[in-house]
Amino acid sequence: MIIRVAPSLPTMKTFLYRVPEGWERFLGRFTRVKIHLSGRPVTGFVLSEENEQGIHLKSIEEIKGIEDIFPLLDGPLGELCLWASKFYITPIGMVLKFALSYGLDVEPYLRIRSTSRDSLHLDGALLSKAIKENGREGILRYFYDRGIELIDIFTGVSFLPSGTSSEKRGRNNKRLLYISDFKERIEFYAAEIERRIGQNRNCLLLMPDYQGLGDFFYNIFQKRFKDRVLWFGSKVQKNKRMEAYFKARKGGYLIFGNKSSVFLPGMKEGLIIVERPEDILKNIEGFRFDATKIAIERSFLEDVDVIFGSISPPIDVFQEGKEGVFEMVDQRKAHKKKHEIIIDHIPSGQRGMLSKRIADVIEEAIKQREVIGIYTPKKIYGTSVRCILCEESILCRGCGASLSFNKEKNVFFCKACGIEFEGLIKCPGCGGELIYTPFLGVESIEEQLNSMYKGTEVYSCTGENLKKTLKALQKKTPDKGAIIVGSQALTKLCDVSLKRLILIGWESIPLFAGYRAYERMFQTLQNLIDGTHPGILYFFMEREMAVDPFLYLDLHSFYEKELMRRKSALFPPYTRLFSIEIEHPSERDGLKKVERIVSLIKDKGLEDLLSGPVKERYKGYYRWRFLLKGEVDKLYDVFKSIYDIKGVKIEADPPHV
DNA sequence: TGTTCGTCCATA
DNA sequence: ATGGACGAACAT
Repeated sequence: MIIRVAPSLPTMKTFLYRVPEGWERFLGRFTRVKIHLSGRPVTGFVLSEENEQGIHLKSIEEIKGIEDIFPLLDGPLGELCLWASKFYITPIGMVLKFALSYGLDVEPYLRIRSTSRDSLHLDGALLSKAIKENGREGILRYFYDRGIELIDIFTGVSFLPSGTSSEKRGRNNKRLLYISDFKERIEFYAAEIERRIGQNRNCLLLMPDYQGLGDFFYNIFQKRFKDRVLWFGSKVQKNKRMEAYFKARKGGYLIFGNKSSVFLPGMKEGLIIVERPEDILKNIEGFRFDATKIAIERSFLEDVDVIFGSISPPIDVFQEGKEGVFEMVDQRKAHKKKHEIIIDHIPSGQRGMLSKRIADVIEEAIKQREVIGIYTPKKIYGTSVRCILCEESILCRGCGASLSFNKEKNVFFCKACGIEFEGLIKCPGCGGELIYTPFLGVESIEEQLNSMYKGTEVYSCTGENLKKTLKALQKKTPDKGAIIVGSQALTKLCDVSLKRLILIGWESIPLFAGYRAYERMFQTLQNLIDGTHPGILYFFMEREMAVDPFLYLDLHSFYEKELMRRKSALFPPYTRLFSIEIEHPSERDGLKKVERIVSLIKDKGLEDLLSGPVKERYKGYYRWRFLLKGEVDKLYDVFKSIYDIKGVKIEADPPHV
């Protein structure tokens, strides 16, 4: 038998191998096999059986071994991986490797139960040990001849392929977008979870597992569902994770996980909850994907319901709600409560410090012993490069940090990611002269507060210290006033009540958030309000009425307007975006590569979808970046043909362009 | 003409 | 991913 195998390597190529006599029945779609490629051992996945007649290759090697008893990703989950491979232009071998990564090593957790007389000598042995002693082939033969069963050590349940190929598919599943405040969401989830657990079904709760937010949620539900709650994060100890893996197969649990757990098996008739889908981070190791997209697709391929809960959902999910892919329920209560809103600006002479008017507000709050918050999108104090005419900051396209200037080389560069921007001597927006001004960040505000208001408690809240801050806030003396200063991490506060919330420079988010800028502004504001329900909201902007905050307070009108803007400029959700990055140390050779790629795109008649390239310097390298707008079906062949070119990176749905 | 270093290429 | 082929740049 000849099989096609996808190696778990970053290549779109697949390879043919011969299967040793007698092994045929041990192999199915996506069985992991050991192969040799360029004479070196590599793990691959069986894709299909090939017709031996049509094959003229003289040098087909045999596979070197079988790595699992049966395919660990099968049925609808296998379909999901195939879909993701295409949707994200990632070789199927890489997707499968990633999707399995959490539960790769099942054999040390399985015990053999003999079910026939001639396998009695294996009874009770650990599978990994038995394989070491008897060879894998022998054990496989017992398993496929029904001489043994495999029992995991946590549940006592028989370990079998989970795929239930094509019985009930997801067309009738529930996909619900639940728009509501934090407290409502928790109650709603709890009710859904309770019902499912009662029916011995699983719930998977996906959330951004960073900055201590995961622990916060875990504690809430752990109190309620006790030993029915399992942690499946990457930080969890290996045997704890394996315990969750096997218990999930049994059913009746609430499993907490981050983005990689969307591929967890055992979710049949279960529920996937995505809390704050707008904050779910994209995975970056090897296989880049957005877990919310995978969750949605999973509900189409498998018998699984999906609930997205948020106060400010991703705009593409809102759009899907309008199209009927999602049922949309709006249960917000708190937004009907009116906040007082005060809009002001910071005079240009007072930009590097807390302006007089901001200080007035703070002093009033201190006098009243209030707990108040200050939000600023910038973490650190620094000097920004600005344009003298339009006053826009010049920021790094890659990471959004403000640019620094190297006088000797006459080049702007980003300290954070090393990109140099050539020929930038005038403002890219309006052509004005560039000047330098200090800006306010969490650090500098904290410093100034500490020196201006000695004796007042000041807490800083950034990505790095959120966990500590949350703990400190719990211990804080209740009737004493305090000031919490924070960046984006301030949106992670869930049950803090603030009398006043001061936003400094909130309107400058667009400078580094690309086409999703307004959406991010909206989501930041809404999550801040949801987490801290302030009595008075202050907007201190760098220019008078730079933005009208009232446009960002009504969910429906904001999304309608933003969708119209996206539609007319052709941006997601009305098209998909892809970036192609070409990196090369020499400019001449790099340009050759760029031309090669452009001509490949032109050959397919797709040049209309192409924009760029934009040239950048990056740590001594030259880098070119293209953007392509269009659907995968149209673009897949081109992507496949350029994927294997060295130094070329394709990114699907790049977040800030 | 030999040596070293870095880029390209194919993997069954 | 990665080892070997290949070719440019350098030294002898």
